Amino acid sequence: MTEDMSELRSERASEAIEFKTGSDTDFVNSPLRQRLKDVLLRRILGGAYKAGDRLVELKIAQEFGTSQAPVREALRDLEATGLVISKPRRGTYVAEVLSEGLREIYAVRGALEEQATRLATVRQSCDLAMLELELQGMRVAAAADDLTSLAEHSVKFHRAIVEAAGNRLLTNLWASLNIETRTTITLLVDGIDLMEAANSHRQIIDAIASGDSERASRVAREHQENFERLPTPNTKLRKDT
Amino acid sequence: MTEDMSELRSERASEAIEFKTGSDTDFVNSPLRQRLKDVLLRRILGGAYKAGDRLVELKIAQEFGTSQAPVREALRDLEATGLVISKPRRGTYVAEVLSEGLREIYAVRGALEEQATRLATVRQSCDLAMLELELQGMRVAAAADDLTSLAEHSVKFHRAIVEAAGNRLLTNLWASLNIETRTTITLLVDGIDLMEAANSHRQIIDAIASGDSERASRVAREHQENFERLPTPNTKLRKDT
DNA sequence: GCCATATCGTTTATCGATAATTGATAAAAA
DNA sequence: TTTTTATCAATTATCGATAAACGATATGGC
Repeated sequence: MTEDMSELRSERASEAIEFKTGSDTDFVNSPLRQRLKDVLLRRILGGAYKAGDRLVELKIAQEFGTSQAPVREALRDLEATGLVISKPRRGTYVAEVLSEGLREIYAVRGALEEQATRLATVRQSCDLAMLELELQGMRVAAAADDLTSLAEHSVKFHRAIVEAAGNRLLTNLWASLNIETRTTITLLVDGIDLMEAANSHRQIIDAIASGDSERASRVAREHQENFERLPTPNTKLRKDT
Repeated sequence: MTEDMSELRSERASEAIEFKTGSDTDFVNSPLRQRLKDVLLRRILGGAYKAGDRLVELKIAQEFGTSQAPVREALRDLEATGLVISKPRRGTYVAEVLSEGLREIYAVRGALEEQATRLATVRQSCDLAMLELELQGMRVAAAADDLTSLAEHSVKFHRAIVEAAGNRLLTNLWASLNIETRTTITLLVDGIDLMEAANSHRQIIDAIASGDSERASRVAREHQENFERLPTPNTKLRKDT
């Protein structure tokens, strides 16, 4: 048990960066659980943890120098998003269906955003100017080949719509999918046309502006379905393993 | 701190029933967290905890004779469903928007089940015979005025469709909404015609059977929207308090 | 040799205690 | 009197340790 310490400790140094690099949210709140979740999320999506890998709570806790409790809570959060599966007394594993699971999210996003768009369109509560602004941001980012920026603007775009629906539960659930982190990963897929991806948001704006809630909601869903057909990002990421 | 013990202990006795009465799921898994969540859920939905009430972890832990940890996890689960809100270091409160929140769920269920129905219809993966069976069960229950049974069959009905979609994430999310517990509450509303509620599922079966995924998904969503318009069950429950 | 059973190690689930943070209160200064 | 600051109490977030459960392994009977 003690012989692992050197290895783990050396790894801790490299993880420190990963640990400090807060994605975007305020880091005043629930630091440990939140940050742990973020790191684990990146590792899973990034392929550092392979499908089927077991995640032992105490081991992770030791690695980050924390206690078991926050790790446990982080894992539980991840379980809700389907990225890990934990059987009652048998431990937590990275979902076997990972590549499948990564694709599954688009159907769920589609469902939530379809409804959100419908509600927001009916209520006319969307800040179209802001959406336009984010679209511009996406275009600029796409032109500059800046994945991170593109992802950020995209997330803001979609979040704005979801929030405009005025349904907290819907917003909560959407947020729990960790769209922020996943979006970046999605864009890493080879062969994706960034500018096209950015521009595809135009249709959504137009549909919402038209006031036709059924059309708008359909467009929003189909927007997600487009990504569903792309190859799994994970596969591509593994190339350097 | 010790002077509360007598009161708490006496209350524990009455809660023991509530604590043992497992709704329907297997109780082999994660007993404490699960059961605590269930009890708290019932209290919130049943009105024992009022909107804005503060839920102090240690107090609840003492009440049930457990430690803080499982309570914490239960509360966190509830937070995901929007029934409680917890600010970082300030504690957990029953959502102020409770009556609002209770209604919000229908839009979310609508979103998820709309998509699930669409997918299941396209895949033709629905066990229509089972749906028919559950519908019969609902009719029998409605005739006998058996809320619990009606709720159980209804949940099985909808769950079957959601699972038929073959998207685990979707299923997970749907399950996290605690439909099981909430459905019973919904039916407690005065003035709801149980037989009509049961029969309304017929349309869903028919739509799925028709193979028209767009129609089916729309019917599924509208099915939820119907309940959205009903008065808040919470109000009615208070009558025997 | 094969199957049933007991023991063992590993890991989770839970516990009890501590540290740290927040809001409120009270005291002091202007 | 008002404002500022220091202290307090209450509660969460975290910790370290223990207990219980599960799978695997070893042991004994057949």
